[in-house]
Formats: sequence, structure tokens, C-alpha cells
Amino acid sequence: MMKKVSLQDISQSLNISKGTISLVLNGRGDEKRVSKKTQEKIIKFAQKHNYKANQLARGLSMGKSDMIGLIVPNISDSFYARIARRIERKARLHGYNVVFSSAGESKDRESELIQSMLDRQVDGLIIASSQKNENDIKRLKRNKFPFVLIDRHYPNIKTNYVGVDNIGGISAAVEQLITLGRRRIGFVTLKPGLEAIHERALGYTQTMEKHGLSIEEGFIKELDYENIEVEISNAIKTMVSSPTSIEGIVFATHYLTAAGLRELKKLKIRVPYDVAIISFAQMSAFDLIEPPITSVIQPVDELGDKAVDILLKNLRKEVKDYERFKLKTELVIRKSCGAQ
Amino acid sequence: MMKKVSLQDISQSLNISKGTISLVLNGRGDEKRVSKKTQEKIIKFAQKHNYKANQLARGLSMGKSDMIGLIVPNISDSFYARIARRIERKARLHGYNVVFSSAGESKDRESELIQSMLDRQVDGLIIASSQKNENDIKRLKRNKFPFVLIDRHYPNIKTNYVGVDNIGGISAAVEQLITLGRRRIGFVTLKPGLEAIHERALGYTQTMEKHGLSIEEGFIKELDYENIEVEISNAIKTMVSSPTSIEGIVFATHYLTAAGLRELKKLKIRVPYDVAIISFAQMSAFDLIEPPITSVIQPVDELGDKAVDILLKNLRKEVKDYERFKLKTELVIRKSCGAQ
DNA sequence: AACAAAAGCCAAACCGGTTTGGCTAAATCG
DNA sequence: CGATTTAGCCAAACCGGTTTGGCTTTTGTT
Repeated sequence: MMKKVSLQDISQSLNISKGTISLVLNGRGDEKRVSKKTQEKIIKFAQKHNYKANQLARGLSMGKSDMIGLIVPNISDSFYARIARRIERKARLHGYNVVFSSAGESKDRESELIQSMLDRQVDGLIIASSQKNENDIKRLKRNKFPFVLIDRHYPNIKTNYVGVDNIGGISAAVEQLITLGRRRIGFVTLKPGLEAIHERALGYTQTMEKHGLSIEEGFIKELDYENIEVEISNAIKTMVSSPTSIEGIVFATHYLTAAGLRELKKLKIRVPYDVAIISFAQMSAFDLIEPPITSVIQPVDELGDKAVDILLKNLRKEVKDYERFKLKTELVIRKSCGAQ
Repeated sequence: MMKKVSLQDISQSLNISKGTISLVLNGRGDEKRVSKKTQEKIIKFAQKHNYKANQLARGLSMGKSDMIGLIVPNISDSFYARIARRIERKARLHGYNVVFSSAGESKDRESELIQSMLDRQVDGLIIASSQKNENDIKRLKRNKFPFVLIDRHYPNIKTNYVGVDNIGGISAAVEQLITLGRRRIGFVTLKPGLEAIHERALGYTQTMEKHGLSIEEGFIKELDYENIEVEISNAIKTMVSSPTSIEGIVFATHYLTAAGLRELKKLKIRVPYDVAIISFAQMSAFDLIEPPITSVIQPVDELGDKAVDILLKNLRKEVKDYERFKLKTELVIRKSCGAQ
């Protein structure tokens, strides 16, 4: 690796002090009244030798790194991947680079990652937390470290947060099925633990109740995230094979939908004739499946943008106490719900 | 933000020099014969006050940042997202954090990003290049900066590279269609520019020729990446509507497949009866589509792992000149190709 | 007891920037 | 023409670590 030129180098070659050079190269030459001649000389030399400031040194000196950390459960999940893309793009426009990590659903991993990023002196964090990590979140808050939670949050800790309207989203899905005449509607979801999941469950039960539909034994299936492929089989089987079988299913996440569809296919259940289906959250090929899948889509781009906006505000100290957003979802109606 | 404790702070509190403390906290206390008593005192104090080294300072001092940069065209593309996940995971196990950026297919953006990462003093780079950026790649090479190209590479520049066997992958796809009796086989791909695309085209033509099948006018469609949605329509229409229409199509990328399927659906072409289909590269719901899509799947995890392996070797200076890998693909046969 | 060897730690330089107070020389003022 | 002001730049401190040479003190040797 070729040695890079440093301020020292320029200083020696030009016989001008480091400080002056630094000022000039940061555009503060006029303000600090460095003569035009000197400025030109410095700038010309810097360009010629392709001088680039060492950001570590700069960061150390200025007490900020111009980096923001992004922690998500899994960057290869399309949902988080898209958010990441958006966040990175916007952050870069404001001069920040982003370092990311996937924490799985592990509290310890998440905790380590947060610490690791803090050690790296990131200026701020965007976290889709496992929601098992109250301690770190509280600590960040206590230390007034700039951060915003996305997608997952801790209802009891007052922090910046950008998520989606889970209740509304699921409600719309259930309503849609009801409108189309389905009354025995099931809900396939994850074991409780995440607030978002809790809210989606609420959305389901509230809407059912609102319409006077009873939620019978077996209407709700809570699967273990680690074990979906296995558990889905039973869940779907019992739902469709009961004597008074189910007419519609709302899935709480895209991967539950995918898993569910695989099982339905295996069982040769016809969608939507035998059972109608709606998915919360989107997968890229949902429109290609036969029948195309009706889904509640989340405003991913908006979510990413908003998160960065809030973080930037905090970094600039234009802080309100904290901000919370629940972005509206949109129901995209396709054949799987029985429409048309 | 609470002030963090620094070595200075510990030094003053304990009345022990910074240097000694640094040594002890880095586990070099014995080696540098610091007495047990002193070591304990230091460690206890550090733990109690939750001392964490400032990685910027450390990096500056040690001339390395323990960060690696990852540049891909688009992190929200499932292919790159999965690679990113893998890379990050493995890098972290070796003490590195990864900072990423999406460069689109823009040479300038890519160039900026590389520079930005170098300024940040990343220790190494993993790049899925636009392949329009010879200059930077050559410069990196000339400066002996550790980096490895993935997925996209420059055949004329001898660099580390991990990609997949594009020729073999497409070959297998074409062979499969031929085996199933299709002879008029088309190829939907992107406009030339990427080596991988070039290789896939080669795979197609070579295999066709090998089997004595002629490649007629209109068998190959090259679409503009920026304009796929629009161009796909014509491409598919002319392919299937010609008097001597096509019996099978191989798509060069997953998103071309998705776009193609949408069009086929619109035209009510029956897959695989009217036309059989195979996709190079995978999309998560390809098994759910009706019919399920036969696809050439790429060893994403292996690709990510290998890239990191090579990079780590370079970072440790265990360098051979350079290494190149073309990982084998796998053909997953499903109904869309007409099998069964 | 005298001296060498080993133990234990410190001080200082360094990494590469940023920022500030102040020195010197030129320009302006009375 | 001497006294101020202003322009133009430098030197030094600082950010928070790492690393090395060497000074003291203790221990060991004969």
C-alpha cells in the first residue's frame, strides 16, 4: 500500500504549517485570512498529490466519525435490505457512511453490536431491535446518544421510533376478507415477543370482534420463529381440515405467508376457493404466484427516509424529546383473497 | 452524551502512566512485566468504569481501522443482500466491521464510494463493480491495497475474484431444455457490458451450437437494465408470437425472469406447455409460482465466505499474487422447464 | 558488601488531523 | 514618523490511543 500524503508531508514540502494547510483545505482560508497566493499553492499541491484527509484522524480530532450504525435482525431479509438501501443512500447524501450488522433475534448479539459500534464512535444508531434488549436502549437514552428505533420498538421506553401501523394494516386485511364474505378467518403469526406482532394480533382480534365474528379455538396459530418450516405444517393442516374449516387466513409476516403457501400447495388446497389468503408484508414475487397474493404493503422507503431524517435532526441537536411515527400501510388486492 | 472514560482518566485516577494501562488492557501486561497487583488494579478500575477503547484513536495509532468496505450495485437486491449478510457475519467473527454502499451501475458513484471508504481507512474492500471503473481497480491493484472483486470482474485485470460459473450455469439450463425436447430456445438477457452477462451469453450460444441448434433471428433479446419493464413486453411478444415460435426461454437474471413471467401471464401463455422457462439465479418465491420455476442457483453463501477468506489472507499479508474462483452453480429443476 | 541482572513502570514520541492564541511584518492612522 | 491596526502565518495543544527506550528500584550473585 502506497504511503498516502499527509498534512505533515505537505507542510514540509511547502514549508507552510500544518494548521494553515488544514484551514485552507477545509475552505476556511478566507475566514482565517490566509492569502490567496498561499491558498492556491496549497490547493494546487494537494490536488496534484491527491491529498485526502485521514478520516480516522479527523474523526478523533473533531469528536465525531461521520458514520452511523445500522443494526437489523437480518440484512438479507428483503424488508430490512430495502430499508438499508434507503438509509444508506440518504445518509451518504448527508456525508455519513453506514456500518451495518445483523443481530438475529439475539439480545446478546445485539448488545455486542451496539457496543462495537459505539466503540467505533458512530455518531448515531438506527436499530431494528430484538426487543429483548431494554438495557442497552435505556442506556443509550440515558446517555442522550442519538438513535432511532425502526420497525421494532419498546412501548415503555420513550424513544425515537418509526414503524408501521400494524393494527390498521391487519385490520384492513381482515376487513377485506369479511367484505368478500369470509367469516371463519384464521390468523397465522409468531409467538409473542415483538410489539409489532402483538399489534398485529390486536388488529386481528379487534376487527373480528368489531364484526361480531367469534374467534374459535384454533383460529390463531402462533409459530416459533426458529421453527416455522416444521410448525407451519400442523398449523395449516388443522386449520383447513377441521370439520368447520377456515375460510380465510391472514398471515402476520411475508415468510409465514411463503411457508403457508408451500403447505397449502402440498395439501392441494385451492386458494382462494377453499381458503382465501392475505399476507402482511410483501415479497418480491407475490404478484407472480398463482393466485397472486393480496398483501398489506409497508412503506419501506418512507420508513428508511424518516428514520434518517429523525436521526439527522438529533445529530444536529435540533431535538425534540423524541418522535414516533406509525406509517400507514396499503392493502394491495390481488386474487388470493377471493376478489374478482 | 456522557463523557466516556479515556486512558488519561484512568491514568490520573490511578496514578499510573497511560502506556502501562494500555499494555495491560491489551493483555500484554505479563509480556511487558507489569506486576500482578498493578494489572489487577487497572483491570478492576477499567471494568468498574466501563472503559472501552476509542477505535478511532486506536485505528489512527495502529494504522488500521478493522473495517472493511463492501460496495455492491444494490444492497436491496436479494442476491447482494444475502452476500452482504454472509460477509458481515464472517468479517465480524474476525474482528472487522463492515461499511457498505450501493453504487448502482454508475462508474462515478462507485469511484466516489471507493474513495470515501479509503478515506475512512478501511483495511480492505469487497466490490461488486459496475465494470466501468477500470481506473480505480487498477489503482487499488497498483497500490497493493487489499481487495477482492465479487460477482463482477475485469477479465483483463489480474485481481482477486470470486464469482460463479456463468457459462456452466447457463449451459446446464439450456441442456435441460434440450433434454426435454425443446429445440427452439431463446435467451433473454441484458445489454452487454458485464462480463458475467457476456459469459452467460457464451454459455447459451456454445450449448446451442454444440447441439447443432441454430440460433435464429430474434432468439436473443438484450434488454436495457434501466428499462426492463418496458422492453420485456416486446421481447416476449415477438418471441412467442412469431409463426415459428419459441419453445423455451432461458432468462439471464432473476429480475428478467420475474419481468418475463409477468408478461407471459398477461399474454396468457402457458408455462411450460407453450413455452418452458429456466431462470439464471434465484428469487425467494420461485418455488411458489405456478408452475414453480426451474432455476440455476448460485452458491451465495460460499461466495461471500470465499470473498472474506481471500480478503483476510491478504490482510494478513499471506498473499499469493491473486486468486480467482468460479463457483459451481446448481440447477434446481421444477416444473417450469417442462420436467415431469 | 558490591555489583549485575531483572523487575516494574514512566515519559515521550507518534499516528494525522483541528483549533486557538499570539508573533511578526505590513498597512493605516494621527 | 511613531503608534495602532490588520494581515498572514506559525507553534503548540489536543483528540485518545500504541509503542519503545530507559530510569529506578528491587532481587540475586559471589
